[in-house]
Amino acid sequence: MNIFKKFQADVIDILDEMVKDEFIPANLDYSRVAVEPPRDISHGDMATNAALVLSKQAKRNPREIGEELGKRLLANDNVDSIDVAGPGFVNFRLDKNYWAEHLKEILSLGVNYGDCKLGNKEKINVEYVSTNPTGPIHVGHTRGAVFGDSLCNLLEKADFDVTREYYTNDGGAQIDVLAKSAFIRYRQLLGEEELKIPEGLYPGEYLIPVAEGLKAEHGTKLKDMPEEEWLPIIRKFAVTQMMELIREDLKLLGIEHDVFTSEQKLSDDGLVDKAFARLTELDLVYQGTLPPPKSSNIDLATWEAKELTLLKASEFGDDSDRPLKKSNGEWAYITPDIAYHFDKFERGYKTLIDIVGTDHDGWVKRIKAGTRAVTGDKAQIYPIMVSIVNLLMDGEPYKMSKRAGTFVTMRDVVEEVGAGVVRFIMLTRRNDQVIDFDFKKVVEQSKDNPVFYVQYAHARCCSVLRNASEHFKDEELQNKNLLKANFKRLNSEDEVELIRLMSSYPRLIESAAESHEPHRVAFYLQELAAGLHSFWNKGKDNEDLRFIIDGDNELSLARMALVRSVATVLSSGLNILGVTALEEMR
RNA sequence: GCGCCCGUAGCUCAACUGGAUAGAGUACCUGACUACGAAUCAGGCGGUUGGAGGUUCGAAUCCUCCCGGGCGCACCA
Repeated sequence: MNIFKKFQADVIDILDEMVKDEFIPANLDYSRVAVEPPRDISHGDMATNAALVLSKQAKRNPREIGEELGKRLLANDNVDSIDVAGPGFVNFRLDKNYWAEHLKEILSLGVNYGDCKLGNKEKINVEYVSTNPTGPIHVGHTRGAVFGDSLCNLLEKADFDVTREYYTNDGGAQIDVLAKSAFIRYRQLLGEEELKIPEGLYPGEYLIPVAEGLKAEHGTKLKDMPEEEWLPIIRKFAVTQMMELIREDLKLLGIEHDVFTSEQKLSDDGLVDKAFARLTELDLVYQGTLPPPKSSNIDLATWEAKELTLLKASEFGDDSDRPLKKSNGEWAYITPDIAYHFDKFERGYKTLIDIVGTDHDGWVKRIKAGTRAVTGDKAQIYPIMVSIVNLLMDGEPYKMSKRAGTFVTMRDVVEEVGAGVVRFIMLTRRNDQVIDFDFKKVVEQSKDNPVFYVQYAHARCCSVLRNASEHFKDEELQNKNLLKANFKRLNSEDEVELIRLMSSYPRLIESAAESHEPHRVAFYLQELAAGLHSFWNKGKDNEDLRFIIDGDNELSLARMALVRSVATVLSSGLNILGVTALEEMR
């Protein structure tokens, strides 16, 4: 459990008593009363801002409230000492045994330590990756993929019922381009070697296996068909192949989606019509014209106002109304997307998370407005925009383009530097920070990469436990036996420090999940790893601080409990990031 | 022109969402391997949080205006 929450509840109980004793008035707003670790550890184990938050409402000097609160807090058995500091912070220290006892919780919960009830089993849909099925996954999509996947892990740990979803854009014109490109490869395969790939089609060699597949399934007969006959066949075939490719690519990073939703199928099943009907029913659709575009990269001379079918998007926070149908009667691009989000809502998700790149900024506003409109504002949509990754090669921009066929795939990068490194780097920043990803540096400096630092700490724990098996029987080192260790022996400042750090893990998980910020886990892990490394090195100077003390099995066993706990928390955090914890370094 | 995001130590990034003396890594300087794994540790150097106002007990965080950078702004997908 989150011990900070426990003490927050204790503080609020005390505040209630103070109300009863008429020290402060009743009906104060406690919502901002927090119990947190102080920024500076020398201030104490925990701090509450209660006096500061309440002073204005209570019309009382914050220090007075603080002094009184502190006095009453001291009566708590677990509280060792208190100190009212600065403008009215109440700092308090906990009994050392309280900390040591906390290890029991880690050991008994194991990998479930840090779980919290934030989500309360709420169904939540996270859509991520969703790249067009026109080729392998580009490295530019890696960040969104990794971010989405780790966010899902985090949300699951926070008790959300998470669905990992991939939206397959298999309905648009880009699939015609894909099919036509595959058709050229097919003809080349059938002997037209000198046939060039025309400008505007995909030249990538990944379409050669598709051509081979077409030949295996259809022989040469596609070649003599008119385009309107082969196009749908090859579209379908190529999309299936591309999705397979994409799934394999994603697996390299340990990513697997639960649900793949096809745009084509959505439309075939009439769901776009349904969403449109729904919007019409809500009286949000009308015929009209839009003002000229404001973008400077559009030639206004060629632009003309036409009557379109429009959505009253501006009533839902968009800058202007948006077309649902083009002037030729076809759906505008956003309409199937609105239908898709409506479909998710109808499937029972009230919270929809979309992980997209910042280049989808314009799209986000539209889909937000569209989703609010079609669901009658009953769905919470959280678009999370992941900033771009600048690819560099030794400091120089690394240019690539799908059309030119020179792009670097995600696979290239993962095979070069490893899934763990890629994931950790991408997650050791806030999502709205731009990342410079330099291939040369990542490979060269892989030894200095923070992921190794954390891995090393985990491997050290494992190493200690391996060595311990010479002193203890295997069953003595099992968690349920370690629970019986005498935790009171863990009373050095360094040990308490480590336990303190671990005890803040549940709190971290909760806040990271709530704010959708997996990067916090990465930073936490580095901190915990540092704690472990530091304690380890103290054992060199001071033999009393070694993990295994000859002739003192009681202390050794207690320390094994400590080490096992550290390993558990490290491994739990790495799991969220999707990085496998290593038992030894090579 | 408009919208969104970013600007924090030489460099790469944090800062628990308004908390106390803004922290890590890296680089640089000093020190620790007869080792429970030195891919590690201990210490030092390094800041007007882009700038100017404002809000309040309290601002890197919120508001306004500038400066600089990124991304976007079509019936394209």
